[in-house]
Amino acid sequence: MTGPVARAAGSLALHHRITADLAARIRSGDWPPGRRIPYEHELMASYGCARATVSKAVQALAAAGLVERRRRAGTFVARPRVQSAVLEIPELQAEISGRGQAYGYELISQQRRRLAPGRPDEARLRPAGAVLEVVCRHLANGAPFAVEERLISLAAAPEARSADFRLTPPGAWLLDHVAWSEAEHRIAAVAADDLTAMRLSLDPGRPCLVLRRWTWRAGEAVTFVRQTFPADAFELVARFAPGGFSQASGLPAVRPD
Amino acid sequence: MTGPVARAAGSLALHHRITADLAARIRSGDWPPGRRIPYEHELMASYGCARATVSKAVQALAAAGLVERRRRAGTFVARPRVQSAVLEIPELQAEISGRGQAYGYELISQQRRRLAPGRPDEARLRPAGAVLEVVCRHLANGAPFAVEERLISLAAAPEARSADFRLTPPGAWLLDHVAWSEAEHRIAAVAADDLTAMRLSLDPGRPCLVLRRWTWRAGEAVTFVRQTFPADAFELVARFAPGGFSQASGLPAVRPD
DNA sequence: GCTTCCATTATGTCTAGACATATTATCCGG
DNA sequence: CCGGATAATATGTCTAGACATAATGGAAGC
Repeated sequence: MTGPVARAAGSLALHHRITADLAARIRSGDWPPGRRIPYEHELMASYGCARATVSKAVQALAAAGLVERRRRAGTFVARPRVQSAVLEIPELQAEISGRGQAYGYELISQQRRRLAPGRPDEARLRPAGAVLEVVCRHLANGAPFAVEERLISLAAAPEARSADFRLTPPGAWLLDHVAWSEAEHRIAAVAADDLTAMRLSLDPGRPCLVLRRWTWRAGEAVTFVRQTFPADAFELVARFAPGGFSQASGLPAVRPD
Repeated sequence: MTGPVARAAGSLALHHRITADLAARIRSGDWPPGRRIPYEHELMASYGCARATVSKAVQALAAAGLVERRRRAGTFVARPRVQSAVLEIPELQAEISGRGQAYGYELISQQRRRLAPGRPDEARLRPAGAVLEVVCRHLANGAPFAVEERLISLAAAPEARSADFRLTPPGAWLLDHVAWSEAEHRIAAVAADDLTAMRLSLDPGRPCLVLRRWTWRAGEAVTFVRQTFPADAFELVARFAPGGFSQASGLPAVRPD
């Protein structure tokens, strides 16, 4: 039932090679958007392999959004949509250390309370009743880098009741204590209010970047965090690089650079 | 060579069902990070299907980053890394229309020039020589929504030489005239300078969200755009939802909601 | 001309294997 | 006790099929 498996010299699996080949022709504009790419049977013939193999390769392109597949019709180069990109959300400690700066952490307050119904940000955590509110500050080389205000649902993470955030940032603690989750981030610019300005050693009204993140676990609200950065402290990066495919998966990969 | 293909009643392909099953157990915390999930042969037995099928299902989990696979060792639940998320970069016309507001567009200036070596933003477009510089403004219900300053490489997009951006926003024009591309986005907060403040009808110094995007095509610089939004005009959204898998691909999908 | 029906066809899913490859546990010798 | 050779094994890749499904284009009928 089996023929000898002829592997290309390049030590790259054939289906990865096919994916890369096709992606290159698409990215170069050789095959423009809307154009049909060869049928699986044609690719099968031209690469001399089974249909399952080219199918896997073309699936990877489809997963990356480079092509669209239509039964009976064929596979077509998709119209580019630069409308989504992979956002890199740094862990602050790593971000600061990565710049060669000294990371510092200070707890400002830690208290139990109930959700305030009036605040829309908190409303999204709704199912949660009692929360732990942690306010802290991240420093780079001793200068304020970010203020972090966090709510942790005690229903979702009861261990937080006895956690001590005087030395450990709550983000790091949560990473170790809460399993897989979904999250939504919102990124905005704001003027520093008086309290935030004081905590960041800024003049009130100065621009700040605000990152808000809601996290759920299995549909249950776990935590809400609001990080405020002085405008010149840092910026977020997002990349869109449909050309690179990670070895293992066929997922679009960020450029190694 | 083939047995009858027993499809589950749910009309969902088996491998998708397996992926969803396993993802649910991971997301629920049932299988914590670091735990080994059943071997392919075990899953094969418990779902009563071929190894290729469970393999495809587990591959999808690996592609989504929920598990890590190690030869000879098995497949393990990955430690969660909320460090990347899918950023939704709106097309401004769609964004504004989607809010039920009237979209407006105004060209401010359009001229040919060479790259200015002094500006670091422009340096990244380096291989490009002559560029077209387009400055324009997007309006929502008549109020300034964003200022857009764009450079288009005339080497990469010579058709731009004869394009007329008085009525068509350059972003839309480029979508139709340039094929697949890579892009990098940077998101920051800034204080409005005098010129930007005037164009956005703001007081100078007021906070603004700035989105800068560099676009390459097959390694060649195509365009650089800088969009400046008043802080209260809008915010960017990014989602991280490893639990949902799109039908076609096994890519993590954003929540439909 | 228009709609309905049907054959065609490209992709979607799946099987039961095979061999390749990397890694790990174990065994053995020094 | 430690380090290196070895065997075991889980995943990685691939084949040559099979049937399922959906969409399309055209033919037949109104």
